[in-house]
Amino acid sequence: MFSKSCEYGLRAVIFIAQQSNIDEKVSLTVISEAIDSPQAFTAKILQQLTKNNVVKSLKGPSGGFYIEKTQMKLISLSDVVQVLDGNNIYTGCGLGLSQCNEEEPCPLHFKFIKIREDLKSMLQTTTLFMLAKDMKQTNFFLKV
Amino acid sequence: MFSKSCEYGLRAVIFIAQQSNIDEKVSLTVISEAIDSPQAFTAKILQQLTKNNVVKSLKGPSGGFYIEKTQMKLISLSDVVQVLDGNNIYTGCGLGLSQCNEEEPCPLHFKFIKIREDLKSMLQTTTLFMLAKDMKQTNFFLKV
DNA sequence: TTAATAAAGGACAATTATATCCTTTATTAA
DNA sequence: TTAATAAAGGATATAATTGTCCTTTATTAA
Repeated sequence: MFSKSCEYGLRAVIFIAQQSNIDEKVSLTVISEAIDSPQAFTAKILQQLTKNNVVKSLKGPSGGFYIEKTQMKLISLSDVVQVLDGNNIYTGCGLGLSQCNEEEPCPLHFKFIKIREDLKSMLQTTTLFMLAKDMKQTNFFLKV
Repeated sequence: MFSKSCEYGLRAVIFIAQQSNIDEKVSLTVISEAIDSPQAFTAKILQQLTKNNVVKSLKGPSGGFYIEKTQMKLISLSDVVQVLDGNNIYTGCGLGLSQCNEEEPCPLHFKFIKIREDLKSMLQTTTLFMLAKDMKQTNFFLKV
């Protein structure tokens, strides 16, 4: 479904949101430990997310990654996925055709529409704030 | 969503089904032209599908690939996907956790369930025969 | 029985995704 | 102002996926 980068990125962002929700910045070391991801690789992913304003970062001692509480309600899973995997998950053809639409559909085009719409809707409506709240109430896992 | 192998495989199988439905065997050359896929790579994919009895093949002149009409009603898209991409699409965690279930769920586990189920259902209920019929009635594309 | 045809299969090449290492830059606090 | 800290960034390595080439095997039809 998602690339490894996107999987790590989503896990990282959810963890950062959870921590930011209790006013804690987190370092790369802490993040990659919490989500069990390769540290240097996770650094690259976080750089992308920082450049695209999904997360904020501060260098130096007491630095780290965080998400502003006001932003948290505005950033959705979809934003994270867009940055790391582009919009292929929304627009890409299930059979890999470079163009596939109502006018020139592949044989599965119409069968995929509902599934795509549901996925899109879920990603777009789920904000980081909602997930941070969920993490408080329920024991969800970001690593095994 | 699917690997390139799986995309080519699905397109190939739909084309073979369409042709078998009018009692035509098709060669690798014809298939890869019809679905615009790299020929040698498509050969490998078809070998896998043949080994797993999704399609049948015959060597020599007047040989080629085909699907028996009786089988066509029994083989679903899900069978093709299972052979080429395994069952990761059904069981894999959206965030990439090696184990993720009702007891130890990732934060998105329950949000993905409906989407997964819908996809699974679509793939399992869509048979090659249905697609061959669809191809007769509607101008669907297997290449751009 | 032979020449032609077409799939099967092995070996290898190219590309992309994943992952690591090391240096540089910015920030903090002593 | 300096030493320590932590992210940013460049270069490179590894692994997986995608793709090609060439030989072998099976089958057909002349």
